[in-house]
Amino acid sequence: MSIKTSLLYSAGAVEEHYNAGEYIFRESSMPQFYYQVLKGEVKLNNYNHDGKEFIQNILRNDESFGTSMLFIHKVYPVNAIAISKCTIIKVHKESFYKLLEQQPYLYLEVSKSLSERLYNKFILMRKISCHNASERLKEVIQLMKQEQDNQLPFSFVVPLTRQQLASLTGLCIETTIRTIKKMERDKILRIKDRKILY
DNA sequence: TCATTAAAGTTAT
DNA sequence: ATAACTTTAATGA
Repeated sequence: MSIKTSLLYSAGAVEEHYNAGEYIFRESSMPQFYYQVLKGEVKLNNYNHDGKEFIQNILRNDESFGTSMLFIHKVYPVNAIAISKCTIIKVHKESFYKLLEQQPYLYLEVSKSLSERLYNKFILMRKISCHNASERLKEVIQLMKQEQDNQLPFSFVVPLTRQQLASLTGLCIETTIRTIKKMERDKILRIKDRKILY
């Protein structure tokens, strides 16, 4: 889901530019804005005590983020960090509320999008908590593929590095690499120029 | 089965 | 050039 940028601008949205690695918001801070990605990629993540990263989600082209925390008075449970050089658009919470009041159909859109995210999270959790490496990776890749129109086998070029795949599944990178290779041998996916096709 | 460590090769900035 | 990412191999829980 994405909200038309013209609507967001009319609600007082501002554009911001970030370089790779820069924080857009931090874990434990108070949500104040509705965010949407205009260009580039953003990740939502956590770091555990020994610095290992766990990626919760990766957002790109027109996807919103941080929205699920916007309607409750709680601090962010994740960081939002730019993966690449990116442009985001943000609207202050109060203006966003007003926009939803003026455009009630947007409420439905936002609800749908939140439901979708929640649904995918459940599916992912089910696999990640009780399946082997291959299953975990397959699920993450499959969920991403579902967002594209072409569902033919091997038509989806996974837009993630091995490292990101590892951080999304909670596996170490070496296991991720070995498992991806095994999955290629098992004809679950293909590898072309290091890119994963599913 | 998977994590960790180390070492070396490859790609991106 | 330097950092970030990828790969392989050995070892151990």
